[in-house]
Amino acid sequence: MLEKTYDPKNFEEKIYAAWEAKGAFKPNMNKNKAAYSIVIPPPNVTGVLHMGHALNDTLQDILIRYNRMQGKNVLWQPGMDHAGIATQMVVERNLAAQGITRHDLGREKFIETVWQWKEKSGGSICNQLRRLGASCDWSRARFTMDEGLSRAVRKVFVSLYKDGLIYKAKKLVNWDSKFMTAVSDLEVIQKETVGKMYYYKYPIKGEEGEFVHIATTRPETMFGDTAVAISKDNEKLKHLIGKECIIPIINKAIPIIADEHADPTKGTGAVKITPAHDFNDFEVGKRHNLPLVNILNPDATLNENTPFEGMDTQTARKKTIETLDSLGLMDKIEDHPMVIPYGDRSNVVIEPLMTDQWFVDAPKLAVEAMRVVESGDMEFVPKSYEKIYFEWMRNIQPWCISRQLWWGHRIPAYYCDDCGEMTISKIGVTVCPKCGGTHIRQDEDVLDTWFSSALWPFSTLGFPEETEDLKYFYPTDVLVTGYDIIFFWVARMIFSGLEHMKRIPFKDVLIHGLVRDSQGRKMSKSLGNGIDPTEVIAKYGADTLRFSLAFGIAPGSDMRFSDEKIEGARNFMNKVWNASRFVLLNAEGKTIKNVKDCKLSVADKWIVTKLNKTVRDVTLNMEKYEMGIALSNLYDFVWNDFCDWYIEFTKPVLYGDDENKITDTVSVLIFVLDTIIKLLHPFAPFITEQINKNMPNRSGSIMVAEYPRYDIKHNYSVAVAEVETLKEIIKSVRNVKAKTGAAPSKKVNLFITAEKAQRIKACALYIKKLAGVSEIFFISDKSELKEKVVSQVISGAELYIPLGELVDLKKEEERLNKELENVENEIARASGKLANKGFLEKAPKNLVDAEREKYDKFIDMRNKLVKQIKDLKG
RNA sequence: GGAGACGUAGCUCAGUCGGUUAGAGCGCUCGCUUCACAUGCGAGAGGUCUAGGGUUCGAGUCCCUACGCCUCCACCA
Repeated sequence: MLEKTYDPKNFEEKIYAAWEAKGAFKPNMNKNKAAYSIVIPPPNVTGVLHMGHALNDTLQDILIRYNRMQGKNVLWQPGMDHAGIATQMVVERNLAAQGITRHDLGREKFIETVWQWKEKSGGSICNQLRRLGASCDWSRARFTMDEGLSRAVRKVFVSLYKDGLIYKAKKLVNWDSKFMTAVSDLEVIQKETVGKMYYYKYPIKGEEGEFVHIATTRPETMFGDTAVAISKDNEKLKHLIGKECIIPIINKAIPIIADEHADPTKGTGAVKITPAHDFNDFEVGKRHNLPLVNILNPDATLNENTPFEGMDTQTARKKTIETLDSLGLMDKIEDHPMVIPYGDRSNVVIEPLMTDQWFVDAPKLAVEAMRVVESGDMEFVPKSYEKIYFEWMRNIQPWCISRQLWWGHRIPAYYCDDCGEMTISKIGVTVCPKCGGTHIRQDEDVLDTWFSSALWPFSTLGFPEETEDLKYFYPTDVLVTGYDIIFFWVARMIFSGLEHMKRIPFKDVLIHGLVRDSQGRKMSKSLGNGIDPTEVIAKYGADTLRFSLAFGIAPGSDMRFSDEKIEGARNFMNKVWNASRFVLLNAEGKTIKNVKDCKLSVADKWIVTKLNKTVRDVTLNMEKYEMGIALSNLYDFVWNDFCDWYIEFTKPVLYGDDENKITDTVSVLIFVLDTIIKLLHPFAPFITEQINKNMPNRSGSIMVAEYPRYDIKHNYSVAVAEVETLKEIIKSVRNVKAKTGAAPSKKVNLFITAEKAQRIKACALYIKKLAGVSEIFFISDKSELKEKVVSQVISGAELYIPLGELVDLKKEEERLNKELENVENEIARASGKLANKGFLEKAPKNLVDAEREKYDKFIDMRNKLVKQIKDLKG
C-alpha cells in the first residue's frame, strides 16, 4: 500500500535503478515494429544540469515514454559534446591554478590531461539526467571525440573537400585575441556601447594646407590604411579623388579613390580604408586591388608595421590621438553610440584579421536545406520558426571551421615539407603521395566543435558504417531544442544530414523557449537568479520538477519559472498520490471486475465518458507536440472531474452496504486510476510507477504498459447530461447556504420541481451527501409549498429550500436580483441576435436554433426569478 | 537598418475552424479540523480582450494603422 504521505525520496532513485538494471531503456530491434528515435542535444562534457537542460530533456523524455507506450521501438540516443573552447578553458584554468600553461605541457601532454579530466570530472550531467528520469539508452552513450565519431568527422571532411565544399583560404575572419583563434560569425556577440568617434585629417600630398577630413572609431588602425574612399557623387569632395594623401606619423602616401562604400551622409564623407581590419574595407580593397597591411599580432597588440609595436589597441588608440593632436591634425572627438563585437566565450573584442583558415561552403549546402523545409519534408514546430530559419539560410556566409586550439578534431590535412603538397586523408599520412617524401606535418588546427555536432544524428548511430541502428533509426523522428541554437546546430545538422546521408536528419524540429525567472529575466550565474534543478529534485522530487516545467508551456515560447509553479506541481503530485491512496484503500481485498462487466451507475458512466474524452484530448495534443495543453487536460480531469466529483460520488456507495454496487464502483475507480497513471506516466514517471506497483491488476512496469485508447463505447451522453444537472443542483444548494450565511454542514430539506424528476430521483443519494440535504421532496408546483422558501432556478428544474432553515433574507434577495440582472443581459444579447436578419439568414441553422433555445430558456428563467423575488418580499 | 513575435483578470498564461454567459493556475474575500489530501474542501469577487479603423449576419480570433513591449539578424566612418 502507498505510504500515508507522498515522499518521492522514498522511491524515485530506486525505481530508476531498477529500470536501468532491467535494460528498460533499450529498444528491442524487432523490425516488425515501428521505430521511434530522438538524439539528445549533447550536453557539454563540462556541463552541469541547468533549467534549460531540465526543460529540454523533460520534453524529450515525455515524447520518448509516450511513444514507447504506443508500442514503438524507441531509442533515445544519449551522449556528450567535447565542447572545444569550453573544455579547453576549464582544463587550462585548472592548470593555471598549478601555475602552468598548456604550452608548458605541450600539445600531446595537454590533450592527455584533458582526457584525464574528462574521465574524472566530466559528464556529471549524465547522472543528473538519470535523476531527472531520462530514459536514454545509456549503453549507447557516445562522445563527439570517440574514435567512431572522429572517423565520421574525417570521412565527412574528406568528402566535402573532394566535392569542393570545404576549402582553405586566406580571408578576413573574426579573431579572438584571448584564445588566439578564429571563430565563426555566430560566436560573435554584438554589444551596444557608447564609444567615441574621432575626426582628424590627412594632408593631401603635394598641396600644402590641403587636407582630407576623415572620421573613425578606431584611429589606431590608420597604420593599416591603404586608401581613402570618397563617393564619386560627393560634389563637395570629389575633386580629391585621384590625389594622394599622407598617413601622418608614418608619412605614408595612399591614394584617394572613388567608391560607393563612402556614404556622403555619414561621417565626413571620406572614409579611411583598412582592408586588413574591416570587413567592408576588405571588399573595397578587393574592388580596387589595394594592398593589405596587417597591423596586429595574434594577441591583438600592434605589430611592427606600426610605430606603436607591442601596445594593445586601447593604449595605441590613445597614443595615436595624442600624436595626431600634437601634429595639429585632430578635428574633434564625439561620443558615438556603436556596436562592438565580442567573443561569446572570451568576452574580448573580436578583431577582423587576415589568416589562413578552412571554410565550409555553407551557401551551397543551404540550398537543399531550405528546400526540404519549403517542401514540408521537415517541419518546425511552431511553424513561425521556419521564417527565421529561411531568413538566416538565405543570408548564410561561408562557415569558418578551423580553430587554433588543441582540444578537438584535428584537421585531416597533411603538408609535405619536401614538395609542399597538401594531402587530405581519412587516415594518417606519413609518406607524401606526390614526392614520396617523409617530412609530413599534419595541419595544426582543430575543427569547430559544431562541425562534429552537425553530424550527431547519424554519427551516433554508427556512420560511416552502415549499421543496423543507422538503417533502422535514421532519420530520427524529432529534434527537440531551444531556439537559441537553431543556427549553431539545427541548420548545420540539416545540411549535413542531406549531404552525407542524402536524407533529412529528423522529420520535425520541436522548438521550445527559454526558462526565465519569475520576473522574465534570463536565468544567469552572474545575476544569481537561477533556480538549480538538482536542488528542486532533491527537495520535491523529479516528477514535481518535470511537471512544473511541462505544465502550460507552448512550443517556441519562453516560460517563467517560479517557486509558486513548483509548489503547484508538488500539490498536484500530492493530489494524485492521495486520490490513488483512496482508490487503493477501498479496493483492498475486493474483486476487480472488467468495467465492461459492471453495471454502471450514472456517475460511473459520467466519469468513464469524461475519462474517454480526456484520453482523446491528451492524445491529440501529444501528437501535435502540445504537451503543455495535454498536461492541462489531464490535470483538469484528475483534479476537477475525478477528485472533486467522482470520488465524492463514490463515497455514499462505498460506505453503503450493497456489495455488488461496491464491487462495480471499485472496479470503475481502479479502471479510471489505471488510465490516469498511464496518461500521466510520460510526464511523471516515478509516482506513476510507484502507484502502478500497488495496483491490484498490474502487469509489469508501467513504462511498457499499453497507452490508453479512445473507446467509442464509453460515450454516455445521457449520463453526462444528468450528472451535469446533478452538479448544478448540488452547487446551487451549496451556493444558497453560502450566500445566506448558513453553515455548509447545516442540513436542509430540498423541494424540487422538474420535468425529469425521475432522473433526479435516481441521484438523490448524491445530492443528500454532497450538498448536505436531509430530505428531497419532488413537487409538481411551488404552490404546494406553504412556507416561505429560498429558490434557485437552473436549467430544467427549480429548487426550493424552506426559509426557516436558513438565515439571511436580505442576502437572498440581493442574490436573486443579481441573478435577474445577468439573465436580463443575456436576453438582451440573444434577442438582439435573433432580431438580426443577417444572422437568421446566413448563420448555420444549428446556431440559430441554439440561440432560440437559449432565448426561451432565459425568458423562462426571468419569469421565475421575478416571481421568486415577489414571493420573497410578499 | 532588416526580420519575427507578443499585448486577454492584480500576476503568469490558455482561448482550436470567426459562433455557448471569454477560461485556468497563483493571489485576494468569505466559510469549513467533512472518515484520500489544510500540499486540502466549499462559495465568491475580479475582464471595455492596448487603441482606432476595416471585412462579416457575427471579431478576443481575420485584415490595416497607431501605440507599447520583447527577441533575432546586420551594422566599429
